[in-house]
Amino acid sequence: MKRKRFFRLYDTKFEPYFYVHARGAPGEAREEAAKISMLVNGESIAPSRTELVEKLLLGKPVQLVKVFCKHPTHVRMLRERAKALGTVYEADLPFARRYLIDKGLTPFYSLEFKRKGKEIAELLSSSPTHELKLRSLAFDIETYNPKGSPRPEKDPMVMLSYADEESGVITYKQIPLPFVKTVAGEKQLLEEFSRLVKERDVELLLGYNDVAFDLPYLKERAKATGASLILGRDGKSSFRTQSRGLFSYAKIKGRLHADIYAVAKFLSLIGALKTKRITLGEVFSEMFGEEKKTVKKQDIWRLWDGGEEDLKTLAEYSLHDAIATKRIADEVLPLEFELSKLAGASLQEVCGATTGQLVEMLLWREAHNQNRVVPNKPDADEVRARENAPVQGAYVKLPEAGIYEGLAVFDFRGMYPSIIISHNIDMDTLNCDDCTDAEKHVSPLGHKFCSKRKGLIPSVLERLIDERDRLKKELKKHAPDSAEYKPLFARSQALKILSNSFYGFLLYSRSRWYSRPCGESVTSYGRQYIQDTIRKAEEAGFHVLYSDTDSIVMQLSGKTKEEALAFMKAINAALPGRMELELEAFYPRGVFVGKKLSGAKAEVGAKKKYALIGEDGRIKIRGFELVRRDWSRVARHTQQRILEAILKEGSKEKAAEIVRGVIQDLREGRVKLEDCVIYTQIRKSLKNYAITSPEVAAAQKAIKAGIPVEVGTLVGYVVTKKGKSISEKAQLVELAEDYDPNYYIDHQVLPAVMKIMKELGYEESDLKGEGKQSRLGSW
DNA sequence: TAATTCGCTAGACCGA
DNA sequence: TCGGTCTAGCGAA
Repeated sequence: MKRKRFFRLYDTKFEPYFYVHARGAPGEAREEAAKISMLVNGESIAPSRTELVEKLLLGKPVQLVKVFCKHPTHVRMLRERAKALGTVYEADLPFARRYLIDKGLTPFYSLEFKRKGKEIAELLSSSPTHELKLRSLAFDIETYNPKGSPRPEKDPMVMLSYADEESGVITYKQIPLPFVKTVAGEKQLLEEFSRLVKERDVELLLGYNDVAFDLPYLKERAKATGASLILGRDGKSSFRTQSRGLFSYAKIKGRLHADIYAVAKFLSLIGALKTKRITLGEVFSEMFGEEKKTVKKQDIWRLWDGGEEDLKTLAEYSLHDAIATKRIADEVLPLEFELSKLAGASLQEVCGATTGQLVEMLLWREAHNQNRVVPNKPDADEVRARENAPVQGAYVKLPEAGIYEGLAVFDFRGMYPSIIISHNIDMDTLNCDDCTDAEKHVSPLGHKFCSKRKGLIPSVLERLIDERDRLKKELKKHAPDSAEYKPLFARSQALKILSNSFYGFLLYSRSRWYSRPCGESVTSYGRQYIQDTIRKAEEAGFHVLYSDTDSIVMQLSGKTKEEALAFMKAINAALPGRMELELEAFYPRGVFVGKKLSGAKAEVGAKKKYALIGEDGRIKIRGFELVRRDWSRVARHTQQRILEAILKEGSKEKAAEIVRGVIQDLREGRVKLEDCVIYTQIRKSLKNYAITSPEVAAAQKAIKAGIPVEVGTLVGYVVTKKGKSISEKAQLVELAEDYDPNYYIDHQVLPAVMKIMKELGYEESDLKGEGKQSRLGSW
C-alpha cells in the first residue's frame, strides 16, 4: 500500500460549536439559544442546532447548552448574543485546533482512515510516528541596502542561499565558485527559488527570523519585479502570516515552516540557551563551538558592488548562513516535534510559543478528554486584581559567610510538580463534595483538596512525569550519540519543560487555570517540606548551611557520607506520594560570601550566591558576578580565577597575586577594551526611564551618533575617562576610545573579588598595593 | 497579547 | 558631601 504524506481531505460533517452555562433553567435556555439570529451583510446568521450536554464545571456536573454553528466564523458572532443567556464557554478556540482536539488527532502521528473521494468517511486509528524524516530546506537572503536600513520596495535582493544535504547560492552576477548558480536577474532569482522549493518537494521550510524579514522581503520584491513567488504545494500561493500576540508565524500551503529564530528565543527564555544575543552567529557558535563567517550588514552592498574577491566573500557568507540555520534546526527541531505532539498543536504554532501557551494547549486538549469545560480568560480588571495579589513564594535560609569543607547537597526532585500531584492541587478539587474534611489534603494555609477524585492538572502532570521516568530508564540503554537517543532525549526534555511550567501557570495573571488558593498551597507545602527537612537534619547532627526553595546544603560535621544517605532515606520514608529527596552531590569544599553592607550594619551572609567544588573538581557557581552578563569580563574572569585558586588549590596567596596582577594590568592599560565591555539590555523605550543609568546614557549617545537602539537591544558599553558621573563616562563600545582604569579597579574588579577575599582575611588595601600587607592571619 | 517569587547590587536621585 | 531611597536589571530556584 502506498502511503501519501500530504493529502487534502475534507470533513464536511464536523460542526463548530460553543457552550452556554445558562443563568436560568437549561431547557429554557436551549430554546432561547435556538432562536438567536443576527443579520450580517444582509445574511441571516443563526445556530444550526442546539443540544443539552452534561460537562464538569469546577469539578461539578452541570447542564450546558451546546450551540452548533454553520460556519467557524459564526462562533464569534453568535457568542455575543448568547452572552445574554449566561456564561459562554469555549468560543475562542481556533477552529483547526477544535477539530484536532475533538477528533483526537495529533500532529506527526500517522493516521488510518477510510474515505469516500475527498471526504473522510471514518477515522480508524492514529499512532506516533517513529523515525520522522522530513525533506527540509533552510534558506537565507542578502539584500542591497546602501542607505542602511532595508527598503524592500526599493532595494533589490541580490542573493539567496539554501541548504539541506546539498547547499548553494543563487545570484545574478558571475561568481566563480562551484556552489553558485547565476540567473539573469532578480526576477529570475525569485522564480528559481520557487522552482527549487517545488522541485525538491520541500516538506519543511526553515529560516532564521524569516517570518519578520526574509519572507516579507521576498513578497515585496516579487511585487516590484513582477516575479511569481510560489511556495505553496497548491502551485499558486506564496505564504500567509498569522499574528499571535507579539509574534507571528508563517503558513505555507502543503508545507511546514519553522522560524529557527523563534525557537532560539524560546530556548533562551527557558534558560536552555545562554547567548548574550539571539543572533544566528552567536547561537551557532554557542551550539557548535565554531565561529560563523560574518559580514557586517552595512557592508553587503559594497561587497556586491566590488570585485570578484568581494563577491566570493559575500557568496560564502551567504551560503554559511543557510548552512548554519540548517544545522541549528537539526539540533533544536526534535524538541519542537515533541512539543508539537504533546501540546497537540502544529509545528508553526509551537515554534516560539511560550511555556504558558504550551501548557494551555495541552490542558485544553486534556480538559476535553475528561469532559471538563475550559475556563475562560480573565478580563482586564481580573488580570489587574491578580497582579496586585502576589502570593508568598519559597523559603530561602540565610547562610553564614565562610569557607566550609565536607558538604552534602540534597534536593527535592521536581518539588512543585510533586506537590501538585501528591496533594491533588487543582481548582476543581478545591473544597470538593466527594470526600469528608478529614479525608482531604489540607495545605499549611488551610486550603482543602479532594483525596478521592483526581483533578485535571494533577492527572496531566502525573502522566507527563510517569512518561519522563520511563524515558529516563530507556535512555540509559542507549549511547548518547546513537540514533535512538536523540528523539528520546528530545521527548524527555519536552516533558520536563512542560511539567515545570504548571506551577507558574497557576499564578500567571492571564491564565485560564489561575487559582490563588492552588498556587499559594503549592508554595506553602514547599516551605513546610524544606523547613521540616532542615529541622530534621539539625536534629540528626548535621549543620545546615543554606537552603533555597527545594534544596539544602549541609555540613557533614564529622559524620560520614553513609550517615548522610541514611538521613535522606529516613526523610523519604516519611514523605507522602511522589515527594522524594535526592542527593545532588557531595562537595569537599565551598564558599559562601557576605552581603554588601549598607551603612554600619553587621555583616550578614548573601543568599543565592555561593560556589562549591565537587569531588570531580568541577565547580558549581551560583549568583556570583562572574555568572552575570552585566559585569565586565575583566571582573568576571578575575573572580573566576580566584575562586578556582581557593577551591581547587586552597591557596589564598595565589588568589591575592592574581588580583594584584589584574589591578596592575588595568593601571598600565594592558587590559583590552573588549574585556571592559558591560552588557545590559534596554528593556523599554528610552523615554520611559525615570533614571538615566549608564546603559541608557550610552544608548542616547549612540542614537545621536546614528546607531539605532531599540527596545530589547543589548547595549555593550565601556566606562571611559571622559565625564564626571558614570553615565557621562559610559560609551557604546563602538564609540569608546579608552577606558577608565580607576572605574574598573574600584567598581568592577575589587567589588567582585573583595566579597571572597574578605573571607580570607584580606582588606582592599592589601590588594591595591597601597597599604601595608599586614595582619594576614592564617585560616 | 502568554509562567512564578525571592534576592542582590549598581548607580541615579534627593534632601540635609 | 553624605547617607538613604528608588529604579532597574539579572540571576536562583
